[in-house]
Amino acid sequence: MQNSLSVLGQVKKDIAARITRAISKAQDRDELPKDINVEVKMEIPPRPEQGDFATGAAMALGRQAKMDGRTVAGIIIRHLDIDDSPVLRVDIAGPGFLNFFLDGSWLEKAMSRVWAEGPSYGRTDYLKGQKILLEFVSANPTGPLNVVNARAAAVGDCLASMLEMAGAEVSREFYVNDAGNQTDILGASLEARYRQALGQDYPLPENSYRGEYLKDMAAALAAEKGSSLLELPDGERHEFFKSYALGKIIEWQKKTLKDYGLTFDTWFSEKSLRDTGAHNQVVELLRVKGLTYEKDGALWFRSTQFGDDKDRVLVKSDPNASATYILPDLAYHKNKLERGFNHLIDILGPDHHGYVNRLAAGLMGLGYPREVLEVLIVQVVRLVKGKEVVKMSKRGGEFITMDELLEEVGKDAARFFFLMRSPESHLDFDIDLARLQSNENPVFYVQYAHARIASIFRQAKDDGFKFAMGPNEINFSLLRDPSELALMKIIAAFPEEVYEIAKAREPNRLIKYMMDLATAFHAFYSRCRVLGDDPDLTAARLYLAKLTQITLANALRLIGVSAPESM
RNA sequence: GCGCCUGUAGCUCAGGGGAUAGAGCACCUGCCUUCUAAGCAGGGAGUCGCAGGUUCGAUUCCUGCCAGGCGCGCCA
Repeated sequence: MQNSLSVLGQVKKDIAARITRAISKAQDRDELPKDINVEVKMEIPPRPEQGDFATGAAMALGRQAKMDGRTVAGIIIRHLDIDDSPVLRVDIAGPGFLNFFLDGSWLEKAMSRVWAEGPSYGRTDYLKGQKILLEFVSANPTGPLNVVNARAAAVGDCLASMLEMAGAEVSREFYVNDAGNQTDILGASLEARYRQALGQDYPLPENSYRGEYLKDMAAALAAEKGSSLLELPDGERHEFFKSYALGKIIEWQKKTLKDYGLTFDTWFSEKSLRDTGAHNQVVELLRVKGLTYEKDGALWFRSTQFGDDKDRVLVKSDPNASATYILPDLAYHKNKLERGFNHLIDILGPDHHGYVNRLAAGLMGLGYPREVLEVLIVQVVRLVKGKEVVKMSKRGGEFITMDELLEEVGKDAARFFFLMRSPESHLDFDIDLARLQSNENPVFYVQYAHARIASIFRQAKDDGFKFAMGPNEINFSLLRDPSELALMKIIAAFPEEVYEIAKAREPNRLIKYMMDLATAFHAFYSRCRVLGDDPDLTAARLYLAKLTQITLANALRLIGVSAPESM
């Protein structure tokens, strides 16, 4: 990549720098107070008559200087140097906005960049040097994935892709809780089901997993092995059922995620970490620092020293002196950092928000700065069919698993719907709307724009259009319809959008961007016939259609939704 | 009781110290002899939960209150 900044980013930066210089000049001449300053932020105004770019910097200065925003704006303009820039005109508008009107040169440059970069258009270097480990889903390997897992999967995968596009190095990781007493219960549950399958009257253990999937698994096992497993010694038998169930369920979860188009770089086993004694090292490190104490037969961590609301038990008072959940998890996060990642992002469910301070306290206790750990909480999902709420009871075969959701609405609609809402807001997922194969379903609006463009190119081929495309072949100035200009501006904003959205951790804004892009294309399509009598105009418009398609495809790839050639 | 999330159009939700508060769906009116009408153009629809405060300016920030959801283990 030649440039780390997008064309639009360069233009914004250039204008902002000119404004900053104008402010300094005004301060030198005592037209503005010297003790005020502002970071000039260029934005794209909501209406075209408000220019190509705008800034509220004059108003911000006015506030500090206790001056009228419009007056400050006037002073800035007087000192503004716009030589050798694409700026044609600057207006003062409203309470003191500076509205910039530019010539088309920057747009032409931005468009040729899209053409040149193709599938990697949108890539920037803004986050270069960040090595991020993004941990998400991390569902317990004790049952099928559910709809909140599906939401976290959509958010995490999209965020990871966007961070990568903005220049960060990202690893997607799934933490497998394949140790601890939940897994013992899982094994015992399977054994009970196995015995039942063999005709024994055998009770399920306490707090057992009661899902049908264990019955099926047990039946298969009974058919394959008969009663031979019962002859194993106790320890060996328990271990068998446990690891068998874990293996099957993890395999199942991987399959579900694969159907969702998501592959993790690493499935990190808690057991493997425990086997190395890593959690004992954590205890030792904390003990040496005097951050632990014994009470009621248990070992406690002084997490309150690091902002937690109470101290936490690390080692229980039970006869085995077993570890609480936090201990291996701390060892795990320490391990992440030791693998060279300089930033950790965990996407957790709403039931874990009380856990965040504890974990952060632990990492601080181990000597890491608080900022290395960032936790995003993905909120609950409520499934709705039209007006009715779908009960999420684990029993009774209700529609609850991620597999069932995918079967019902498909991967594209599922991912799109999960990303439409901000991750921290409670989501009503309307299954009826998501499965509708019609214009009522918003996912098609975006896909349709992509398919329409593909259709134009098929038609062009059929008609035997001889055209040369590419920035050097076309007459860019022919693209001057308001709908064409609006479309190009949105395309030009893509790399900045990706970076801004990734930085804000708000993948839902990418959906909005895509809707805006599709809207701009559909408007262009209606107003401007692409395949017309004028070969130059046709070539120019085909070029624009191709750039739109590239941008749409790249955005769809970021959210993991397919970009159909026809619909 | 404490903590987190949420309260914006009929519904589901964006937005965010400033320029006429947006989208999708639903509703109404136009638009297919030409590249896919899963589309376009236009219209109706909102005291931005309530009350105070900060500000030249608050729907946005602060405080209190009301309502809904979720969580508060030597579970994971």
